[in-house]
Amino acid sequence: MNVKSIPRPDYEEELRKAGIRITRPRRVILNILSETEGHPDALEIFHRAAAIDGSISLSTVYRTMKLLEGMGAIHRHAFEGGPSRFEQAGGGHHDHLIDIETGDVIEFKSDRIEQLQDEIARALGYDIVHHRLELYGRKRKRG
Amino acid sequence: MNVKSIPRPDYEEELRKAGIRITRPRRVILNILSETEGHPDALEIFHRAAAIDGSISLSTVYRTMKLLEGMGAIHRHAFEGGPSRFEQAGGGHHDHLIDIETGDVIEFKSDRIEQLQDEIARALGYDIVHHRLELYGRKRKRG
DNA sequence: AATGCAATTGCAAATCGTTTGCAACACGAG
DNA sequence: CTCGTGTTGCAAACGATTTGCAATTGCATT
Repeated sequence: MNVKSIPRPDYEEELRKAGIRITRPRRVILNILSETEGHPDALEIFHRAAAIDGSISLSTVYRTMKLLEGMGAIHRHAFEGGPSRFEQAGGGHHDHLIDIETGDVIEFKSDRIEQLQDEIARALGYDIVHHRLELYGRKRKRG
Repeated sequence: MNVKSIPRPDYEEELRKAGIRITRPRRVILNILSETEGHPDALEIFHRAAAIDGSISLSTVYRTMKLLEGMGAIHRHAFEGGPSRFEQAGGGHHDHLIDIETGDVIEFKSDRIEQLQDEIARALGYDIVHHRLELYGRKRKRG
């Protein structure tokens, strides 16, 4: 079910196409992102990057994330409580279920819910620009 | 449709019952909350409170909101971008549509969506503890 | 009404996640 | 290889919120 099959995105190519320089720090961060399946926060990315190149700064991680976010290459999620967490774009839209005990994030998608949201917004005289649906729960003990 | 009919809650009574002292700052804040329909943030509450009693501090506003939140008397919402906004509890559960141009918040409720959320969580092996559904949109130009 | 003390306050300083100013530096077009 | 601009690391600034502390106050008690 939750098996992702996102093709490793070629962020470098994307950046180049957008006329943005490929620097050493960016390359390191980009590689980390493309081989990461989960929803890491800036600190996690920074630590992994620092392990590869100790001179990379947290600022640069933040700046790079903001850059990629602006390009639409990644999404930023501000789940309750913690820092922003990032995920590769390109996997198609989905919502999130957060395990409040472990922080694990499970992705899911419901066309029916999306449709209902549209109907509600329409009924209220609005067009949805984007939305946020997060379920916070804990693993059920007995199935 | 969006006509609220929440009876002015008697926060003072609630606090007293919980064995919590009624102080002058708290009384002022409580009154402001009970006569406020919208979703004010701490700063707004602070300003209104300061207009009544200039010695009230922002810290006290935050402390009081946290107290009320802990008692379940109010809810805190961290909408995208801005500071936390508060609303009286007791109006029954609902979700929010945020006008991204004005910041206005419209409440709505969909049993169908709630039900679908439960089904999804269940299918993933989880029990929902709480959830967050926020629609961000702009007013439609032509109906 | 006066007493006593824990709860509460205001203030300033601390916190957390994130952004920014700046001078040094390094891409990559030429 | 040179040059100009984009990027960097650093430290300081940021906005929202919380906290330590000494001074104050509510209120149960006399």
